[in-house]
Amino acid sequence: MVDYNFNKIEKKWQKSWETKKIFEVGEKSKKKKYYVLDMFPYPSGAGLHMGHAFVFSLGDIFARFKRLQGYNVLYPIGYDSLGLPAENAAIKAGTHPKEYTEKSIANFMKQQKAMGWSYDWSRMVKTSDSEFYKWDQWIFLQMLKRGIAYRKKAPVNWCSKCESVLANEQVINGCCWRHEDTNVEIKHLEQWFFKITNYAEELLNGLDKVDWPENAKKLQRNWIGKSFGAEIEFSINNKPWKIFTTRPDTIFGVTFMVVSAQHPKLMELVTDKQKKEVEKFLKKIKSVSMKSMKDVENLDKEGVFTGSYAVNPMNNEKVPVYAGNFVLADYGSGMVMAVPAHDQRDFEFAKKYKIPVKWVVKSKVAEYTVIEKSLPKDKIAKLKDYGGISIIKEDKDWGKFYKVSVNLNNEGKFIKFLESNLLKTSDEGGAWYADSFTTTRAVVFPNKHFILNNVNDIQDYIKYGLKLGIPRNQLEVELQAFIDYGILTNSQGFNDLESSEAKEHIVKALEFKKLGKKTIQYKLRDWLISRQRYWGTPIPVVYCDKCKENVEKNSTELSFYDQESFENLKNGLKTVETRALNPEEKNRFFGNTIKGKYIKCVNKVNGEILFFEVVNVKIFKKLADFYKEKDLLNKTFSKEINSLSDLEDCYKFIEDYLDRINKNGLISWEIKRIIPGIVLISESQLPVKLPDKVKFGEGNPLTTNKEFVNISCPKCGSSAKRETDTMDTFVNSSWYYLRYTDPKNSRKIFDEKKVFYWTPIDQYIGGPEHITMHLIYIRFYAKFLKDLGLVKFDEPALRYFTQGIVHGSDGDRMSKSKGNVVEPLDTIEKFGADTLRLALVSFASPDSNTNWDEKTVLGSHKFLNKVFEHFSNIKYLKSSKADPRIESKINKLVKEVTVDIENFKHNLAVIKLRTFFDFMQDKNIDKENAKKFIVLLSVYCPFISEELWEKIGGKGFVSLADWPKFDDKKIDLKLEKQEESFEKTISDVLNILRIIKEKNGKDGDKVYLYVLPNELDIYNEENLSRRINKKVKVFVVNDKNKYDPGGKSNKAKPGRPGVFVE
RNA sequence: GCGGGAGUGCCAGAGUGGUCAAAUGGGUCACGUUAAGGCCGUGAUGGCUUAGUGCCUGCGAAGGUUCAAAUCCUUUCUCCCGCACCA
Repeated sequence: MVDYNFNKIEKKWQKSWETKKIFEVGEKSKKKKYYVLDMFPYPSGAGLHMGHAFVFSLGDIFARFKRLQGYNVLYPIGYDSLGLPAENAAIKAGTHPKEYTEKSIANFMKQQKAMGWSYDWSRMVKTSDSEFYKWDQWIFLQMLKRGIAYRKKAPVNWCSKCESVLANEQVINGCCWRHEDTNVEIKHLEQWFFKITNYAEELLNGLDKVDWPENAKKLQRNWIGKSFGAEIEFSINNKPWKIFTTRPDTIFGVTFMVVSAQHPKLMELVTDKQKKEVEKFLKKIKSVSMKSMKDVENLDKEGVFTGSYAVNPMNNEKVPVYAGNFVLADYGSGMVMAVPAHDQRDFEFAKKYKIPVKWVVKSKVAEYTVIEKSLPKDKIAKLKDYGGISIIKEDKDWGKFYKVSVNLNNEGKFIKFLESNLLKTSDEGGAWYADSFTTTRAVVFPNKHFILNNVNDIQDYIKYGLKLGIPRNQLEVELQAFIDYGILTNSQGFNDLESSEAKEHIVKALEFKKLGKKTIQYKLRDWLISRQRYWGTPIPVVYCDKCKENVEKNSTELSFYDQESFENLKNGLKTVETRALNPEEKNRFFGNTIKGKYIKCVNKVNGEILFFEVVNVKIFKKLADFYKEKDLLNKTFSKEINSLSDLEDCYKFIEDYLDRINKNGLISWEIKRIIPGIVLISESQLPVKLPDKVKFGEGNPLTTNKEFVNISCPKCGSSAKRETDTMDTFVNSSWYYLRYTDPKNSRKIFDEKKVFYWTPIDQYIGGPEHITMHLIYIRFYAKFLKDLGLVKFDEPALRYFTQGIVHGSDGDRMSKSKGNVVEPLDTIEKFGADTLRLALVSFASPDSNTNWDEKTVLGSHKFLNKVFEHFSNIKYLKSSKADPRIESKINKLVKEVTVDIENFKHNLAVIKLRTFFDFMQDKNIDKENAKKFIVLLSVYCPFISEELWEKIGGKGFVSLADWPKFDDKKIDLKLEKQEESFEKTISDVLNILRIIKEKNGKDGDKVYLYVLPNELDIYNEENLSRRINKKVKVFVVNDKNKYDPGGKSNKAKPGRPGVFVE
């Protein structure tokens, strides 16, 4: 027996690949590029876990596959080495995060190499490397200049003992993770945000262009959460207040308003009389928000009357305004119109505070619950004449409870039917309960006639039901809001319209009154990137009080009454304003500001203030000069004004304006959004490095480091303080794939040519947990960088594959506390990396969750043992030409395996490889075809394949060989069929032998086969004898000299020979 | 509550209209090999039946569409995952 020394083999090839650098790639290849990317790991001290082993193996298999197919494959790796866990682990271990991280990375690399993953190691990046995060800072500055990065107040978790902000996962049961007795407070602090919502629509549309799993796309769409609705103005104390609703069709049902308790302008609504009440309420809420998340989830809808009334723009009704804890301050406008009849939350609120409920949408069907006992038996069947019927439940006293959905047209008839057929068991007569106002649901009681129209009726209903002995849980008494679409009622001129139609009409009516408009809302929020932590990318800005003073003193104030222009400025859509040099036109936007001065833009509508710095002011005598300078001459523009260039182009269409320019020339401002007092570190000063010497345990280690914090302002030179927040680590992973294309560039973020050549990612592989976070961010970054002109693609990852999770053998997530963790390294030591790789893809389809199974590992190992042994003793056929069966099989194998790998169906591909190997073992094949098998195997088990490749005399490395081609013509289905017949015959014979033995207690000795003349070549005596392990003699049926004492030759059918055993 | 996904033989897990009693691996059993065990090899593994056959039951449950359903539709139950008061 030959010893499969996987240990020696794997070390040998690992070294060989590394010294020959066979996986390093460049841009100067004639091959087509292909970019395969694994999500880079966070290097934890624990080393690789099974999930890593799995997902990276999937990536490696795909990269190897594409490489063999002849692509120039970029398959890089790096480390997402900044982050909270490293900091925490380091604190725990008493080391510096840097040291901890470096150690972890070294450990990772060793293990990754042992797994045989074919990375181009020359392109490795680490996000903790200042040469990497330098470019994070650079992008940040670009975002800041364009208004994509901004600051605003946001609630954070604050531990007073740590004097630090905590991440959500550091809050345990409402307390600090390190101070279990300290309640975490919610503080509102100034935080940095990225304006990802600017790209909401693009992010949504881009999903149509990518080849991702449908569920991943759905998840993202849901996350972005686009909804159409209306913005409606309610007048409160003669001031307009906008609200957003998706149900304008229910506007006639508004009976109160609720403003978020966190609304910044809440107090404006509170009357003096109610002030105390409201303040009391706010205090109460605050204490609740400090409890655990679970309590918040089960929070009751609570509120307090503000004392103000709002006027409904449709019917001019006055409704009270409440402050409530269930309204989100940062979604929509922080205030809702409450329609208790048609919204469950509003309904509960109304019930609690006894606010009237007004029903304005009728269901299209009425639902009745009919109790079997209440109707004569023969009438029950009749129920279905009135609509759909189904059984809800069965009760031993009351019989079945039927749900009857009655079409509204039929309702009258149905009620008559009920009335005339109810059992009359008492003087009160038969009974039925018609519906509540909401669900039009009814229960038919045996003895009483019941119609419920309001909340009070319910009490009677329950009492009666209980009196009858119906268990309380079977009394469907809880009134609920009717939230479905239906037919409008109680809605003045809009009655009898269908909800969706009514929506349109009502919005139009509001638009006509200028009190509302159709709008779009997104659930997506801006991305909070501030982390009050050490081990992250420092945010490259400085706070300078002097500069702040300077800006405020030297700025020209401009007032905006036009919301849209203001929003455009705010969103950074417009960075240049031009205007003709016309003295009549005063201060249209920027006025007579000059370079180095500042503009303070005040939104008179909502009081918001923005600051801009004038970067450049130029005067052009002719419009043509301006175009030339801006390089706009040969551009074509859309007429929609979305950007600066559109705006400039737009002026061409205004003849009058053009005329004025021709007379007077044109002035152009280049402006930059600034936040007073915030000074950018200049690009040449990057990176802002993390200081090495820091103290942990006393708040943010950066804040306590005086050398880091204190700095002279880069702009004015006076003493200033650095920003001590660091960036969320998702920032690093949002563009790392671009850096791989040019990882060592110190001049630029990356070389355009290199990026254009390699990107976008052709195949991205990662876990399902990243769909809503990382994969949104990476797409957002791509879109921003495209706007900068740094990349050319819309979507960073064309194809995405989500792998499943490898669970422990007990089906639970692998975790130390459960003791079901299997370390990849242990398995490699015991069985080799090839075995582990093979086993990982054999468990199940890679996109479903799988359970670790030691048996599968053993099975895989057995297989590789067999393969190794077989190739050690193999005798090759000279050529396959003599046997078309081999040709047929190998071509079919190549064809199917290629498709399977392309679709990540590795479990199926492996089965096919194994089946083919069984065939190979049974029947020697020629060298060329054996080579093909090795190439196919090499994507899964590269080490053993290299060894076998060398043995068989293959050229170079199997890792760089050619993926075999297949020829459809050589796949011979007839041969396959014949083989099936052969197998079936063997099975038949064995079956007969078994039965004989069971019956007679002795074995048959000799087997005679009677085959049809044209099938003789299928049945080779030698092969048959070997498989059956008995002497087999084959006769043709019409052979006159055949030995056939049983007359079995008569039984021969096509594909199924006669059999005789003696 | 909303959204997504899944339920297949002893187990894991393929299969998404006929070629399906259902791939493959594991387990179990039998036989071979062996002094024996292991390894290895061969076969069996829903029920009944039979010298290689035939029939029945069957892919969570109940209905339905179809000449034909594990596969399509409806209802329902169970489990897993994600999001959580999104107006």
